Amino acid sequence: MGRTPCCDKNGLKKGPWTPEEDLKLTNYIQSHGPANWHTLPKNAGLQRCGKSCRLRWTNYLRPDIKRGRFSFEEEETIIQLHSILGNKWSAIAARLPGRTDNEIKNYWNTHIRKRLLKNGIDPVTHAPRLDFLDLSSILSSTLCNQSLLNVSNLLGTQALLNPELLRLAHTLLSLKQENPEILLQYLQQSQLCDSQQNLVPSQLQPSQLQDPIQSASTCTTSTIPCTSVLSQTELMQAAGEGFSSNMTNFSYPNFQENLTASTLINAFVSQPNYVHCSPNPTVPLVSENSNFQSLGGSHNFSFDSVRSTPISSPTPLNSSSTFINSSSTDDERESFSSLLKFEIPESLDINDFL
DNA sequence: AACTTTTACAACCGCATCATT
DNA sequence: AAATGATGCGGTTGTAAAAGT
Repeated sequence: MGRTPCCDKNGLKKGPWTPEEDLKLTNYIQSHGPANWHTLPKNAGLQRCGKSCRLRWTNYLRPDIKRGRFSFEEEETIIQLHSILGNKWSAIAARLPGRTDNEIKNYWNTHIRKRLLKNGIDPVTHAPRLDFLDLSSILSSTLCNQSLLNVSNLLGTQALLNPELLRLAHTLLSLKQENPEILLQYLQQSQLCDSQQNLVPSQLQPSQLQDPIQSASTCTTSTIPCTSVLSQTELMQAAGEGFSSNMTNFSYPNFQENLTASTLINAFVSQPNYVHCSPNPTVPLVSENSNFQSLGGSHNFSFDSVRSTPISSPTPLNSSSTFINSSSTDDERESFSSLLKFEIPESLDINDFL
């Protein structure tokens, strides 16, 4: 079945394409179509292998390729799709008209990946990663300024998209109320240990953290998904392609079984971009697309947990309105993320989510 | 201004898959 | 069924440009 690479043949040019070569290739394909890459270079008068010609055409010369910076919506779409599909660049590219898999792959590796890492998100699993953050500075700041962790403030400034994180917020809040010394002790230990992952004080058991839903209504500040870059249908479709091989990528730690202080704190402090914003604070918190179901594990997989990717766009992909124009910088995007938040109405029963 | 380092991206390579013989 | 060829895909590399010293 094996075959020798076509580029091994002698006399074939490699490396960057010249304008003349581009012109030859473009002219040939425009008059003959992009068929039979094997014979194309010879017919077009190019000293290139067919593979090289195909790549040049599909990644650069194709007339329908959209050049230039990725828009905010495109970037969000990539992140969301990557959380579902993984490194299936061609599948991702299929949902981004005008963008090639190579371009998306490069953009991921040079921009998005770094930004996720910077924000404490594992670019592979899309889960929070404690070891990517300077946890000590965050925690010390919190401890210095307040006697106890102010969960409400955290929720307000680092708004949460993920219902699972909302659950975490609730749990942490409950812990704060019921066992403040334990929480404080853990925070202090975490500070000392400087962002080492999986550090969990022995006295802090999951049973202590799992809790009491009755105080949930006291948690009145948060964010919840209200819009999405991709429609649920689109994501479902994408999920269908990636589910089998990437199921583990979807889930945050199983909170029912594996809830630890580490994951709690981790989720809290490393979610600066898990923001779902609405330009209109009065927008109902639970959209019709929201689907807060049991979070117990993959069997009870909720689609919104899949959608819980960093910084979701306030506008749908196909929306004619653009919330942030494509020239926005990374910094602008990040600062934007922290600007918009809204309150959960008192009447909203958070228990429904949990 | 010169040099070094970092960034961005085009292009290559090897493997997988599918179609054809 | 096996061999071969064509194409697609994802990881990696090479290099020009930009940024930093």
